[in-house]
Amino acid sequence: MTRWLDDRELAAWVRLAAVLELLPGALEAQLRRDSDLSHFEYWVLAMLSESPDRTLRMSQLAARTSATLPRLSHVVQRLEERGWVKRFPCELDRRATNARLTGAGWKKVVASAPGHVENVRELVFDALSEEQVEQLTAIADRILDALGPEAAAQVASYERPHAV
Amino acid sequence: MTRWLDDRELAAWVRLAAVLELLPGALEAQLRRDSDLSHFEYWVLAMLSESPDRTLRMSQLAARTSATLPRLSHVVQRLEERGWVKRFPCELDRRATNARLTGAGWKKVVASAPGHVENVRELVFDALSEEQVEQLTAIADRILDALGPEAAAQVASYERPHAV
DNA sequence: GGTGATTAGTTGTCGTGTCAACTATCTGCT
DNA sequence: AGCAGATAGTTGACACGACAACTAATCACC
Repeated sequence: MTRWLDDRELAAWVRLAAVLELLPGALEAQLRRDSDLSHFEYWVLAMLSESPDRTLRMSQLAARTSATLPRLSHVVQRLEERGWVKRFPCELDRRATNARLTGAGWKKVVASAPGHVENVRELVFDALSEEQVEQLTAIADRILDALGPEAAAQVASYERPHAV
Repeated sequence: MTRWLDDRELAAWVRLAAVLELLPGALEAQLRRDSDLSHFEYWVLAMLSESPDRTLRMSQLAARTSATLPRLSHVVQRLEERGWVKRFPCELDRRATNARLTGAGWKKVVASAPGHVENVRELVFDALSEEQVEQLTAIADRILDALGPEAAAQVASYERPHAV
């Protein structure tokens, strides 16, 4: 009773699977080489840099980066040790922790962003036509819907960004 | 001088990044839950199951799964311990190692495939129109080209498959 | 035909993510 | 008020992938 994939679907799937396997590694490699950051660490710094007061609660930061709280906690700990982020308890809810980008952290983001954007451009957008960019947006939206409300919500929460 | 992303590109990028982050985890979760396999382990078994004599040299298997040889070596070791794969030296080139799917390994693939395909269908293809499937194929091809010859070669090596 | 270079694969170490357990705080109900 | 349960976050143990070092076999060439 299995609905197997037909030839066209299979062709698409093989290519998508390859992109899923290889593109993250390529993004990772550039950031690691040029900025000594993982892709995830970069996103964390970037999200903070765009937030009011460059500050966000851990749980909000986790939602915006699609990460679990334990993962984020470990990563922020390392970023704090490197002097780019500072954590401090929230006044209003003393269970909560705020994470704020330091001056050095801001400089780090500013220094890292151009190379990263250039890489994204080379690997993705330079090869695509304008129509394909629109198609990609629509396709990714459909997949995110299928992945569930959290996935869609994450994108929605990021509708007014200032940098990648 | 940085060529920043414009609004449309940014919209596409945010969504693609979210898919890259979330889709692998979702595929992983279903296989882990229903078959106690990682996505990568599944691919290894699936590639072997489609090969002549259900046998492949380690280096060929690595190429077909976009993996490094050390990674594959570790994974095949575990699969061997679980009784699904057997390794034996190649007669023609005694540096080389062959990996062959066992009877139990074949049964494992047959048992795991329907659930996995169903999951891929639900998460990706059920949400897409026929045109979008074609568009996705073209877009992924462009990105794979940008990722370099190895990426494109991997897909090319998989042009006549029998199952996902 | 032997020596240097290359190729195939394995092993060990380290960084990072996941999961489960735990602490601390807050909320709701009686 | 006081206690049950939910929520925010941290911590520690374990699993997996990346990378480097290593062994073994083959090729190339004088």
